[in-house]
Amino acid sequence: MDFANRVLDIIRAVPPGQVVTYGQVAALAGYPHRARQVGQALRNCAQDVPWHRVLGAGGSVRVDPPQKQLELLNGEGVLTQTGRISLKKYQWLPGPLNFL
DNA sequence: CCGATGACTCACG
DNA sequence: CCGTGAGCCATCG
Repeated sequence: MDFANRVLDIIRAVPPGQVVTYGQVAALAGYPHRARQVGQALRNCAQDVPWHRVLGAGGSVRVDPPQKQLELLNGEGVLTQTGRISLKKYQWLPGPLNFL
């Protein structure tokens, strides 16, 4: 399993109404320095991966234009006030039993 | 091999 | 809050 696929699997595990950051996903995949590669993996992701739940550090949307992603998030109950999203409220904290 | 690029991040002014 | 610059690293021409 290469880095890209591990990233996609992790993102597939993010529940609706919650979000993760590029850096966080990279770290969970085992490569803390590869937030950029997470972005690249999402560039050609399959349709079953909830790419909209992935945000930049601090809860910012890095996709341009951002409106599509913001809509999807809103549809899941993630409020997007001032273009920023509160990681405090919505960031996904992986439980101990997720991956082995 | 080299240089440019980019859905990143952090530190500084 | 915004711009800059520096690390970072796979991918592409």
